[in-house]
Amino acid sequence: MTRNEEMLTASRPALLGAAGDDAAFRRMLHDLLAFSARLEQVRARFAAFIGLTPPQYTILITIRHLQDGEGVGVRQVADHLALSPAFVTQETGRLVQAGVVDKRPSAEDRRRVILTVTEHGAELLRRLAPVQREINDQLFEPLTEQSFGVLQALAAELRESAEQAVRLSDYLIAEGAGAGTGSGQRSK
Amino acid sequence: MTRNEEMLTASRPALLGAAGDDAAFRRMLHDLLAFSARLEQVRARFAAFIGLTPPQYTILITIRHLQDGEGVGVRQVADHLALSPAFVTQETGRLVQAGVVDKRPSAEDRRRVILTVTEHGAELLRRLAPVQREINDQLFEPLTEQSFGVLQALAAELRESAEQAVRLSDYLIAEGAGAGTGSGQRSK
DNA sequence: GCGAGATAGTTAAGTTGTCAAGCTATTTCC
DNA sequence: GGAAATAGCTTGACAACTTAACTATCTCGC
Repeated sequence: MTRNEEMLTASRPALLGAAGDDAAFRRMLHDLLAFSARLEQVRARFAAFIGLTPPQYTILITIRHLQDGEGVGVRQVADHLALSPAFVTQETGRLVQAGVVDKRPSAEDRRRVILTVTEHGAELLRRLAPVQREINDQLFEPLTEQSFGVLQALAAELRESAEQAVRLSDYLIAEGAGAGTGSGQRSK
Repeated sequence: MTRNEEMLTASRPALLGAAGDDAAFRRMLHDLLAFSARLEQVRARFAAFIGLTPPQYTILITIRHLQDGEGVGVRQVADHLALSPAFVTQETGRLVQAGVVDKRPSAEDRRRVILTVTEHGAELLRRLAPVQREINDQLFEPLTEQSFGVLQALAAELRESAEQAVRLSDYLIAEGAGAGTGSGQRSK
């Protein structure tokens, strides 16, 4: 196996195998990809259960997650989910229509809007809980107390490093730079 | 804190906190959600770099991942990514057009089709590697050799348990069962 | 204290991702 | 040898999501 260093998709030693290869790393990426696709499927089922579309459900639980005490704004929700503010506006509109979210202008900053989950929204999520419990148990069935601890801490860290990574990729892969079929590259 | 057991979204002890609460578990779910949204953003940048759309890129690397020795079929790719075969057919068609994937009928089973990455496709991915390396290092910056080991093994297991979980959710959330807005809603 | 930018959100119009349904060709297996 | 299962393809139709252009408010440097 003439392993070519130039082809590695990661270089940190912690991510490479004994032979300096990235096979395990790649496999992990594909596993994570498949896993998150399944998570999304499950979320779609949850959404259906309470009569929402998948993005609506995702936005609803995000609002609840971020609303601590005071409410949360459109932009914060959009950032957290990596969605455009326009889309979040549109979908929260529907959530308000459905009576599961309340939207009111902020008192201090009148450009802003405060999103909170209504009692009705909370009630729907409460009804979902029993089903969720059963499915989540299955979803994370391989986790032990130990590995849950690791994963739980890691998830928080990875969220942040991934945010950085997106910024880095925007910098490295600027509009037009690329290895496209033939044409030369230009930086912005 | 009158923690109500009925509202928990997980019940396995390994997933609950000292107080029997699911706060950490929920936080983890939101972190994973945000993380995978960022992963998707990064994939979109990778795709752009080699002149493909995000789903095309994802399908391309999945074909490469699964093609070991012999090629891989449409259905296997669809299953791995939780996409419909119809969509995979359509997008692989475009990948063939773009010259990055080869599609030929299987010799043994003439219903089937064998997908492989062409030399040109491999070359594009090779050109992407240096960028990928830098971004992946940032993406997984918090990982140590230890935690990489844990995560790597976990990802493989979670992929399977999640597959089970999707089946379970299909069973539990059958067409029409639900906590919709009051009325028992009939779907078409 | 005042105009130039930045920031929050909305609206409308468009693009892209994705699927369901219906079809053909093959294989399986009773 | 035929019914049922399986692999893939085609077409239409939506749902998900974005970009661009706009309004309203806020923040500062000067």
